[in-house]
Amino acid sequence: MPSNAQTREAEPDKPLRADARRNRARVLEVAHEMFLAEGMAVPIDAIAERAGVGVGTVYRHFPTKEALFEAIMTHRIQDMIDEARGLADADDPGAAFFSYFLYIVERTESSKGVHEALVKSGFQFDERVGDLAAEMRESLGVLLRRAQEAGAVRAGLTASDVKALMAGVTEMRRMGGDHDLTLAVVLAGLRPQV
Amino acid sequence: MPSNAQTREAEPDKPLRADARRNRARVLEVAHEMFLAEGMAVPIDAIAERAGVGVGTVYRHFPTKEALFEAIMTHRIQDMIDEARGLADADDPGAAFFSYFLYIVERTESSKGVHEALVKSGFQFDERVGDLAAEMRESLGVLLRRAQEAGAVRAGLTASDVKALMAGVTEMRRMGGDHDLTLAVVLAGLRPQV
DNA sequence: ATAGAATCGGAACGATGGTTCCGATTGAGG
DNA sequence: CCTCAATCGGAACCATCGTTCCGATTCTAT
Repeated sequence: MPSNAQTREAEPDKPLRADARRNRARVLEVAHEMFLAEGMAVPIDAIAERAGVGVGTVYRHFPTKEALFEAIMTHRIQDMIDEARGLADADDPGAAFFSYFLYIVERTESSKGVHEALVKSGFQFDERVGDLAAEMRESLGVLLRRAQEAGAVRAGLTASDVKALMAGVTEMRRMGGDHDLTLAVVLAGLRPQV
Repeated sequence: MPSNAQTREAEPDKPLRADARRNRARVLEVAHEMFLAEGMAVPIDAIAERAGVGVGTVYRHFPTKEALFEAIMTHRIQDMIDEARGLADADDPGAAFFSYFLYIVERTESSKGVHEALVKSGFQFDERVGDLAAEMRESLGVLLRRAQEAGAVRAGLTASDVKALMAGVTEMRRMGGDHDLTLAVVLAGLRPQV
């Protein structure tokens, strides 16, 4: 029984057939777009149709809907981690921290999918993506610590707290109100208090 | 309280039969509990079973699942409005406002149902509960305005902004981190800035 | 006690959506 | 070209749920 799952993208690279590779890319592209906009609620059939393939093709590349979602969001979150690392030794630690905070919020605000990834399964990913959670917490922690030492951010806060604050801000944006104002409230609260 | 039409006929109250009244109360009780804990995701069958009745009985009292959810949440939100009105002429406007903010957050934090009611359909209820949205915004607006005039809350914020901030804080609590700390960040940001 | 109406319970229906299966199709080596 | 295994498409399967229906049951007025 040829039941080996090509879902493992980390193991031995098997050369996919040309059409298979093309379809896989197309599915990823479409799923990325739709998941970001609508979240996990998007039916697989919709993704398949929009990608011009059958559902069977989707399932040959990803064993489950959740796996597809995860494949995309993992990549997305890796970007966020990279961004944090890029700012890790900036000249102005305070500016770097707030810049990153803004980056995350903007990256997430109009994307129901990312929000779900960060809140539901994500950010503190439990199982196979546990590494990402650790990396995220660590890289964010570096930015935070430096900013605190520079006196730009209130002491006592941990990376987990900041993570929660970020999720809270994206929720605020989803709710309404003046986005700049509500963000300003949180940013002000992040500063050291008198 | 000129709202009506939860049940089928919006006619004069016809006396329900004894068992019918008992069942209706039991359904409301159970649904309240389960909706608060799990949100709209709870299947009607689960509510019926836990209430010891058939699904038919549930549907005889509430035309739709959403109607049942709404009946409960409407009541819950009415409580919140009443609380705001009770604080409307407190001696210390600043304390009243922050007290209310805290009240809402606590009322919502461990309740996926209320959160959904406030975010998804709610807070800015569209159709038949539009009145509630207006009442909420108005009663919250009074607290806010008085607190701003007393110099306890940053100027420029509107009731909608505060509403978004409340939703954001409940989201933070759902995420993790130190609840007191993240709340403190937002409360600090709400104060007038130097 | 009895009948008629109100109410009940839960099987059945229909819609949705994830996942599997398999005959048809197609790419690539010979 | 030709062949055959990889790949494809999408019908079919299954599980979940909201909602409806109707024969059975229970209440209440007489």
